[in-house]
Amino acid sequence: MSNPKRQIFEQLAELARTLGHAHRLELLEHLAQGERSVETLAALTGLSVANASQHLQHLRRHGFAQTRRDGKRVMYRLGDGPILDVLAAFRRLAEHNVAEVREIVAACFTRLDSLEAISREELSQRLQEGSVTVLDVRPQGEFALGHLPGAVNIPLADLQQRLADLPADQEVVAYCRGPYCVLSFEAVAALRRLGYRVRRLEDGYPEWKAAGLPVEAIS
Amino acid sequence: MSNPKRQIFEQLAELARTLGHAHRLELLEHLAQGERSVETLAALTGLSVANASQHLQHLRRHGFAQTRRDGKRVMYRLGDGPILDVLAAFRRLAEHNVAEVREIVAACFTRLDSLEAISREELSQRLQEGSVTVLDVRPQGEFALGHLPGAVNIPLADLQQRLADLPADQEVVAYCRGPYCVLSFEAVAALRRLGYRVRRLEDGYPEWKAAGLPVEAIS
DNA sequence: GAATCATTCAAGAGAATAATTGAATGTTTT
DNA sequence: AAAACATTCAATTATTCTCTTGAATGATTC
Repeated sequence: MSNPKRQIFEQLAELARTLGHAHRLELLEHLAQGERSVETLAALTGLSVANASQHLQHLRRHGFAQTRRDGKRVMYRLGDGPILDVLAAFRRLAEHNVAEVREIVAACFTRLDSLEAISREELSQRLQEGSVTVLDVRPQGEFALGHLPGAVNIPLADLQQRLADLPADQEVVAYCRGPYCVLSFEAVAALRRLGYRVRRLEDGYPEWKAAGLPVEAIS
Repeated sequence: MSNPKRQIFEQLAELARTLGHAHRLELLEHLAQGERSVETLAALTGLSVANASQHLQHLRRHGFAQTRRDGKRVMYRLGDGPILDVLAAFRRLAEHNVAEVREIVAACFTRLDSLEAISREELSQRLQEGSVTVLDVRPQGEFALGHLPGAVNIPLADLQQRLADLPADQEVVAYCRGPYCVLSFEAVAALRRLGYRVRRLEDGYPEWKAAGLPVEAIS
């Protein structure tokens, strides 16, 4: 009907199309962890460098990513604006409406555990009380780019060998990359079998940071 | 990386692609007003019936719409699930990140007015006090499908002639289809020039209904 | 049951998108 | 300045979307 409304819908549709490819969503998930070079992102996603570059440029053109030159590398980071809110809204819709997603979530993520997830607000408060140990199970590189204050980094693969780094008498809260990242689910399951009192943080590091809560990062 | 995550991203991408066409977004906006036949929706959007039907089926396949047979018509309505939340998140992102959208919004919607918009919560309370007149400026057909409790329906085109239906001593709150619908903006501007105390409701009817607030509809 | 109506289906042309390849650009290092 | 490196660009092909057209389906009305 009206012209300006049409134009806005056209722009919104372009934004939506930008999210309309699994590779770009996966790239966004990695960008949400922190800054990364094209080469790194290509390796993380298994894409060719040229292909990754094109998808990243697509994301950048529409504000989902920003870049910075660092020597001969180009570092991509998440754009600003409420990007994670959009993704979260999509996830909620998918879990509600798309049977396939519900099944995968039910089969892989054992939502029972998720029911015991601790909220950002609760963890934030308990951090101030000092009554909890925070465990970051992401790979070391992602931890280095930024993590929750005081978190202990034990990548999932090293968990068995480094149990000594976890106090047995305090409750542990594990987190990882965010929704659909299984690392923290597996860590919680493994530690529970060993008798630890352990819960999962809802979502993960990017959402914590996006909520404006304090983080520690390399300067 | 992991298989289930890939599958979920693939599904999310499909959802996003479904929103990735201006015609479908426009159809969704109309569906948010209430149930409509294919023919009506085609007329409202200016699409051919076959084309509208295909887009509508696309929306339905992905849960954005549902259907019901009524005689020889097929009535489409908005699917359930947090669809409007996703659209709202998209709008916020676009207004934040997409220069074109910011410009159009600034030029057409005079966000100054929007600053004086009344929230759903406030209107809800004032409705209970009875201290406000609610004005629905949508066309009669959309009003008939559902509207705010006690609202007066004066389509924008008839506003001049039907001023008598508006009490001059009470504050008026106007609303229309939702974001990017200019009807209520224009009504507010027109009534202000005539000396009425009048504000806009934030968003519009679909958002009010989605928030679980009471509505009146034909039975 | 024949005619009518609203919607859907099926096929095809045209446009847009995605992945691959190899060359080009802009940095750093030698 | 030349070589090495990370990224981007450009061209190509394959695939997927979009819209139109005309026929098919399902339901009502005459």
